[in-house]
Amino acid sequence: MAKKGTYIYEYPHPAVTADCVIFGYDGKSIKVLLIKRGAEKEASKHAFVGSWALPGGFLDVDRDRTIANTASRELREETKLHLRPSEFKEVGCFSEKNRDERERVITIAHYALVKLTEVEGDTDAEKAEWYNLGDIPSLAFDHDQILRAAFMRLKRDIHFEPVGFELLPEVFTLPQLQNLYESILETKFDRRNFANKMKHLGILDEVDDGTPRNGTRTPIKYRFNKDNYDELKRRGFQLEF
Amino acid sequence: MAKKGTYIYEYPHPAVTADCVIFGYDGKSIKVLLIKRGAEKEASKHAFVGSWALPGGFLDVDRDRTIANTASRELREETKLHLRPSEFKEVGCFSEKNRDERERVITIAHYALVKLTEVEGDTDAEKAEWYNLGDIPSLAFDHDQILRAAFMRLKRDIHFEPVGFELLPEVFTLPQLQNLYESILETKFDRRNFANKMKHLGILDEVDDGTPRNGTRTPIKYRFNKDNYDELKRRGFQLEF
DNA sequence: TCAAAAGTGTTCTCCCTACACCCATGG
DNA sequence: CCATGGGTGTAGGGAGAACACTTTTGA
Repeated sequence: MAKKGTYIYEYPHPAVTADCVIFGYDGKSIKVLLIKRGAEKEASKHAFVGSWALPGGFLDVDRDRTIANTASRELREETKLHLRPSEFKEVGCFSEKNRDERERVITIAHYALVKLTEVEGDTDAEKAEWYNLGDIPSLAFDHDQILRAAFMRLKRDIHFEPVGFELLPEVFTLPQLQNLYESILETKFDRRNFANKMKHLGILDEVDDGTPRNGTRTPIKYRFNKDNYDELKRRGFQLEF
Repeated sequence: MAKKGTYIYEYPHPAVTADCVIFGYDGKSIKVLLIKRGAEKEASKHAFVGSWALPGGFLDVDRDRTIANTASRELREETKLHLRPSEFKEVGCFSEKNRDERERVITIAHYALVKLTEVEGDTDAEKAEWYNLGDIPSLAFDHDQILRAAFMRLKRDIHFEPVGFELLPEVFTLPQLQNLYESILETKFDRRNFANKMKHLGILDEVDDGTPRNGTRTPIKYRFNKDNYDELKRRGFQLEF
C-alpha cells in the first residue's frame, strides 16, 4: 500500500477499489470466497468490522498498473490466492454515492474462477471461507448486489465461452461437467443432449487411465483439449440452452 | 463542478472520469460524436488541447449519484445532448497507469445510441462533430482504444437485444433497418432472410401513410411496436448471424 | 431499354429436443 | 434383486441459409 501521508488535490477525488467475486466448484455446487473484515491491523480504518465481505481493496495509485492488478494483489494479500490480473473478468463499476458512508468510494467489480481442489489449503482459513451460493451471509456495503451481478454475468458468459476448464480438476467426467453447468445455470439438462452438445464442441479428449471400462457404471474420464478449448474461447460460440 | 479548493487525503486517490461513446446513424453509416478539446475556459488544466476526444469528464464527488450521472451531465455540458443516465451502457474501466500523464486517472467508458435526425441541430457545432467510424481522427489519451471497445460491445449487444429503435427515425423501411445492422456488424445479409427474421420477432408494425404501394419499388414503412420491443429487450433474445 | 431497388416463398440441412433401453455395480 | 448411475441412438420439428423471379422506376 502506498505510504500514509498527506495528499492534496484541487478537486475532491473518490477512493477507488477493486472487489473480487471468486467462484469455485466442489463437485456439487458453486461456492464463493468471502473474507471476514477487520482481522487486519488497519482495522480501525475499516467499516463493517466483523462482517463478511468480498475480497478486495484500494487501488494503489503508485503501484497497480491497472485495476485488475489491484484485484489480483488484494486477493493475494487477503486470501493467499494467486491469480493473474488477466484471469479476472470485469463485471462493472459500482458507484452509488453513499455505498460507503466514510467517503466516496467507487469499486470495479471483478470475477474469477478457480479450481477448488487445487486451492483448498492455500487460502488463509483464518480470514477466508468458501460459501455456497445459496447460503451467503449478509455482506458489507453493497457486496450482495455485486455478488448477484457477478453471478448473473457468469451465467451469461457461460453461453459464449466454455467454462469448465477453470473450475474442474484436470481429469473429470461428463456427469461432473453437466452438474457444473446445471449449478451455474440453476437448471437441469437431459443427459444425452448435454453429452452430444459437448462432444460436438470438440474440446473433450477421452482419458485412458488404466481403469478398465467395465460396464457403464464407471463414468468415462475426460480432459479438455487445451488447443481447441482456447480456440473456442477466442472465437466465442453460441451455446443454446 | 465541485468547488476548486484544497482536498486532503491520507492516501493518494486517482481522479475518476466517465467517457461517452455516442453512436448515431444517418441512414448510411454509423457515426460517433467527438468533441474538440480546449475550447473551454478551464482549458489550461486540460491535456491534448486542440485534439479530438470523446465527450466526458470528471466524476463530481458531491453531486453525481452514480458514474452514469457523470456521463449524462458531461455529455450535456459538452455537446448539449441530453441523455438520461439509464440510457448509457457501461463498456468498462480503463485504468492503465500512464493513460494520463498529469495524474492517475481512471475512466469508466460508456456508450449510448441516439437518433441522428432528432439531434442534428442540438449539438454545439463549435465543439462537437459527428464522424464516420471509418474516418476517425487521432484521439486524445486512449480514446481510440475506448472507441474500439465500445463498438465491439455494440456489435455484441446487437445479437441479444433489438437495437434499431434508438437509432432509426420513428418510421423507417426494412432496407434501412437492414443497412443499419449491416453497418454495425460490417457485413451483408440476404434480404429475404433478414426480412423473415425481423418479421418473426414481432416488433415491426406496418405503417400505412397515404402513399399507395404502387409496385414494389417504394419500400413498405414500419415503426417499432414499442411494447413488444421493450419486452424483447427485457427478455433478451438470440439473434444468430 | 436496361440497371437498380424492393417485395416475396421454398427447399434443404442442421441442430436442438424429446424420449427409452441396456448394463454394471453396490447395497 | 433392485435401485442407482451411466452409457448410447433416433425420430421429429423449427429455424437458418441458400436461392430466383417479378415489378417499378429512373437514367
